[in-house]
Order: sequence, then structure tokens, then C-alpha cells
Amino acid sequence: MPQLSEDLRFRGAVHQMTDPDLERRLDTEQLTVYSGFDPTADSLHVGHLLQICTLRRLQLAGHRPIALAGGGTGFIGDPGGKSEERVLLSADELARNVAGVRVQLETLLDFSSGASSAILLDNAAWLADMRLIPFLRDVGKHFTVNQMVGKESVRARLERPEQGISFTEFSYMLLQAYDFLRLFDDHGCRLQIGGSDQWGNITLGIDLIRRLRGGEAFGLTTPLLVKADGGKFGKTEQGTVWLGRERTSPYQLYQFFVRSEDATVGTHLRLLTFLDHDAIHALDAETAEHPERRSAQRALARAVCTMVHGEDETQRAERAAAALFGEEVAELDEATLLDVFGDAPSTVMNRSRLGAGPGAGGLLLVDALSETGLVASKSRARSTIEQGGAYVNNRRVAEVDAVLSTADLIAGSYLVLRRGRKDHHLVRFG
RNA sequence: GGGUCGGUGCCCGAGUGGCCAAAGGGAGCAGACUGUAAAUCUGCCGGUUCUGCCUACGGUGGUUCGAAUCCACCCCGGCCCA
Repeated sequence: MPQLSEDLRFRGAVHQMTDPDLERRLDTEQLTVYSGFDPTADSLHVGHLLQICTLRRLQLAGHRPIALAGGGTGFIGDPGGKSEERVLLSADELARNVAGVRVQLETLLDFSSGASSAILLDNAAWLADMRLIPFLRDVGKHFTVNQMVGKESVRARLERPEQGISFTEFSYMLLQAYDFLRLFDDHGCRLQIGGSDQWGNITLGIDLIRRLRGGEAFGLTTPLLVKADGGKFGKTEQGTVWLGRERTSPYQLYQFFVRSEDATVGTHLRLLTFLDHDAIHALDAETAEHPERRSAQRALARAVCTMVHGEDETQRAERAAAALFGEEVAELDEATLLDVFGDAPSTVMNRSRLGAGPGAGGLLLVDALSETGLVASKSRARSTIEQGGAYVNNRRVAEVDAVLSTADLIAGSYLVLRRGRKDHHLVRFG
């Protein structure tokens, strides 16, 4: 096992560090390190994965991670990265979100590893009942608006006069700095990690600790995950890719990573998995020589899916993918279909809607496509068919007025609809 | 509170009485090419019972044969003044 600093370097996991000496400390001391997760939804998404993986990496090297749910800061909203003012969450929504995020963090970090066991906290514990006057006196006094205005997150909003920034969001960074102070006091936490956009907020906390306690604290930021074209990582046409299975099924999560671009699999493999250096080098080579095998993509998908949903779900996802992308869907047996049905996008429809055979009338393909949600509307369904993007059992159907009948069923009651290259939907007729 | 500028489709943004479901760009979708990749090219890109009808240009009313475009009031945001 290489030294932690060396491993982080190999993976390209560090964007910036507040102190060059931090590397040495990471290798020789035990630190308590925290990262915050604001509960903007009731589930984390793949964008949070890097922070979680980094915490875990530090944990595996003997450090103690603190995952901080932002039950308090979530009321405010981080202006960073946002081009416009946030809509505030209600207390109910926030409570639900915190609960959801907590559960996920609990499964992603190790809470039973002795001295390096993870700690899960919610900053609502100290922020919710914070009193304004003492806060302004004790914390606010240590910051100048001058430096706050200079922060990237704020400046972006200041430079867009039509958007502006409310005082509420402007205050966010002070609360985050205060969080760090509290964790320093209560848990001896001396390192905060975050995405590169968190740099300003992190250094503010470090300053506060130095001024108020004379203590030394550190910050480490990770690079931003992006697509090859610079676009946001973690968004697909269906929206955000979530870690919660109610929002994004294990199959969909798996698929998201299988479709990774060649140009980014390598870096993602390094940042989001715990594969050792040799394995990663081997996959790099494989991608270079046989990109069509997608070995690196599959390894990445397997690793992430296993971390988030476990080995069993990953195997299901793999089986489902193999079945749906296989050449002969029509040959599949019922057991396989049932298995796929549970994981891939699927719908149950009433059998009576099907015609008895070819030409006997029945369910219009257009309706089937739109009702399963494969396309947004009937108009879209029509244009998809006309453009040659509609498939029944992986066979292209280009007639707009195509009708589905019992003759199309696989194993007596299944139908695989597909739109375009990769979007499958399984329909069971019961 | 006063003045002023603005609020257009998923996003940015043009449009200032009919030719507007609304230029252009981005995103997205489909096809070709591939490898469940990227790039490129082509087509699509409000809904629908589709040569029509419905819904839509912050909201509500109004003027008009006809409004995203004009008027009134209201809501929201920027800037300036108090």
C-alpha cells in the first residue's frame, strides 16, 4: 500500500492544499477531517461521490472522517456555483432531506473501524438555535466584508446585476467557517475537504480558527469532475444521477458509468474507485488498445454501483445490461426477463390491450412509447418512429401506425421497447 | 417611497400591432458513422383527435377585426435617488 500522499497524487485527487506540509502530515499523523453535505434533496447524487470517496480514502489510511449534514446551512443555501438566488426549503423538506442524506452517508462510510470510525453530525445541532447578536460579535467581527466580497462565489453573483445575492446567502460562508470552528473545538478536526469551489469557504474557516483559537487547520480541495466537453458531470437527459435507488435505479446508475466517455474514464476510475494503481494502469492500456470493449467503463460502473448499492444489485444490473443489449432479445427466457424487469425501467400493462395477432388491431406503438415514458409525448413518439429511432424487441419499427399484438410477445408476456441506441423499457403484459 | 430599465419557449436571447408556436445560439432527441465513447454531418425540438384545434411570451383586466407587441393596475428583479 503506497503512502496516502503518493496515492492522492497518483489519482489526481488534490486540486489545492492550503499548506504544502499537509502531505507530510497526512502520511505521518492521524487527522480528523470533515466534509459538508448540504441536503438540497433527499438523496445525494453522483456529484457527491468524489467527496465521499476522498473521505473514505483518508479513512482507509487511518484518519477519522466526519460527514457533516447541513441541516442548518441547508436553510440558507450556498451561493457557490449558483447563478441565481435559491428558493428556500421549508423546515419539513429540509428535515426529510437530512434524514435521507444521513442514511446514505451511513452506508458509504465505515462507522466501526476503531480510532478511525466515521462520525456523522448535523450542523443544525449548533446552527439552528444560534443567536444573532452573539454570532455577529464573536464570529462576524473577524471577517471583513471586503474579503467576503472578493470570494469567487459572491463575485460571480455581484457581476450579474440582474441576479444579485441576498444577505442570507452572502452569510453562508460565515456559517461554514463557524462549522469548522465547532468541529475543531468539539472533535479536534483540523482538515476540511471539498470541491475546488469550496476553497474560499474553507480558508475562511481556517482563518477563524487561527484568530479565535490560535489553532492550525488545513484545507484540501478536489478537482471538479467534468465531461470531456467541460459540461457538468452527473447530469443526463433524465436529469441528475442520484445515489438513492428510488430516484435512480441501480441499473440506471450502472448504465450512467458504463457510458462514460473514453476521455474521462481514466480520471473517474482514479477518483471514484479504490482499485489499485496496477489495475488502473491495466485498464488505461485496455482502453487505449481496445476501446470498444469498454473494460474501464465496466470496471468503473461495477465499482461505483457496488459501493452504492452492493454486490448483488451490481450483478443484477450487469445481467440486465447484458440481456437488453444482447443481440437476440427475443430469445430471452422468462427467468432472465423477470430479473431484468425488476431492475431496468419497466411497466406493467393490461394484456387485453394487445391485439390477437398481426393485423388484428390493438395497442399503438405510439401509445406504448409515450405511456412508458420512453418519450415525452405522442408527437415525440411519432417523430421518433419516423426518424427510425423506435425498436420493438431490438428490431426497428418505422411505421408510425404500427400496432403491437400478442405475436410480438417474448416468453408469452414481455415486450422490450427501445428508443434510440440505448434507452430500453421492458413491458410486461399481465 | 420616487425615477428608470427589465421579466419571452429547458437555458441564453431576438422580436415592439397581423407574414409569430415566436429569429439565433446552447442544451436535448433521432439518424448516419461507431464501441451503450467522442468528434462530425443531417433532421427534429409546446400539445393534440394534425392542412385544423388548444396552450404559450410575469399576472389580471382593457383597447383592437386582430396583441408577445398598445393601455391600466398588480407581482418580481436590477440600477439610481430618498
